[in-house]
Amino acid sequence: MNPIIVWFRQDLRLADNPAFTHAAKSGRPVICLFVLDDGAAGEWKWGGASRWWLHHSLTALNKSLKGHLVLRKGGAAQTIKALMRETGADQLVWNRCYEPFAVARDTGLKTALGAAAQSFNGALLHEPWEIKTGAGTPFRVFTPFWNAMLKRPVEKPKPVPRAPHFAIAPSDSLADWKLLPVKPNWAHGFDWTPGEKPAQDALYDFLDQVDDYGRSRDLPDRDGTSRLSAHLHWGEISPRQAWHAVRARHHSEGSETFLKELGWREFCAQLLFHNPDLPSQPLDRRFAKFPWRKNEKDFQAWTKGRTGIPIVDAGMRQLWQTGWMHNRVRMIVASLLIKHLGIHWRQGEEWFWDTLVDADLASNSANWQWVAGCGADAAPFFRIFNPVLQGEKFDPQGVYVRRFVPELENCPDKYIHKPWAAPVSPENYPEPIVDLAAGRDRALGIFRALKR
DNA sequence: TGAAATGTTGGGGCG
DNA sequence: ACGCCCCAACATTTC
Repeated sequence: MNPIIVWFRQDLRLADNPAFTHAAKSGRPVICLFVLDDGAAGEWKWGGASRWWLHHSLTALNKSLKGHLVLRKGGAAQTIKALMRETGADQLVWNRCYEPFAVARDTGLKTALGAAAQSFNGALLHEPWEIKTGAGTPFRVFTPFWNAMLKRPVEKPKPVPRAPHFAIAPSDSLADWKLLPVKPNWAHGFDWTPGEKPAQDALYDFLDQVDDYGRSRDLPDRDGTSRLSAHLHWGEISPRQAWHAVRARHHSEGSETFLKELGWREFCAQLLFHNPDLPSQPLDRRFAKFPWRKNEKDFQAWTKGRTGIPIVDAGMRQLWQTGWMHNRVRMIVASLLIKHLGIHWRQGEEWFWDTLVDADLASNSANWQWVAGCGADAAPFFRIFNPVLQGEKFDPQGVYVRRFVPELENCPDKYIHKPWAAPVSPENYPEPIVDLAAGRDRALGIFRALKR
């Protein structure tokens, strides 16, 4: 029998993997393939932190496959066709991705291969085209989307299939792909363990505290969030697995809030699917003429965590050091960049794309637009976070700030979120690069002028 | 998944 | 006892 190829992409797991299960049950020899296809994504090829994660996740997947993962680099279509000729494989399966460039590439491949190619849903609870308004159009407001989504059953996850017979094919060496940073190794502080097993562990650790999620997810010094984002992005765990694991044992306010976050993930995915230019163009076209302020110095201070505003600097340093930032703090740093500094949300979006291990095109662009006020169901532009109040509310003792901004170690609690007001100003810590009241007024002024 | 400005209410001090 | 003022506490409006 001719071999069947499983083309792994953002589904780096064996459990609840419809494409892999299909191949394993076909009785054919199976070739497990991953293609590094940087050309297809254009400006959105994997960023640095994503590459770090990918390296380790592929290592873990290869181990689960007993060393049978085949790595190839190049344009996916040509690479796959060449592998089919080389091995005599005449079937190809994959789980769908929904980024515009992925859809275009995969549609082309399916047209070329006809019945030899088959795709499955491994990444979403529901297909982006399934959930529609009464008028048959995609939702642009979350709550009605969520209500419509709840009416549909979520498929049960599939178990790991019995191990297939693997066909042999030559593979690139992962080391040659140079996905890991060297000189400097800026990822030395990453405290993540990519892979399917660690993803499962993270889910079950989180389930023990999911009932508290509603309250503790907003406190950045705690591990109150699920920390599943990167595992979900790379498909080391499926949203179906998470959904049913929660639903099986929990019916609390916290568990429902968490499920709603999975709903936001779906909402973002369908927004990108139906609006291919979401990463670059404001959904609300009135924002196309917004007079963004270009200031490289301020932007650099923001990226480096040297704005002089403690909660913002703590967040940006957490991002750089660990490849991740707490969700509450993501909203605060984004609001400061867009509103107080007046810098285009796309600059923040690109920085996050490069530095987040969970960088996901749909979630990243939809949420930057949400903060900017130009997205779907977005926070109104005049909703401006005051980083001092946010810090005092969600990090009252300054535990989070002190963890990432050691210059403030000895700053009294009273001034930890506004050290400029302290009688003794802390050493080596910058003065704020923006006056918060003036920045807010400036943003509101521009917004008012634009509305007229 | 805001913050600040403005408005309203009611208790207490005090002449 | 009464009116007046102050101001905290809460509610509403505005951005």
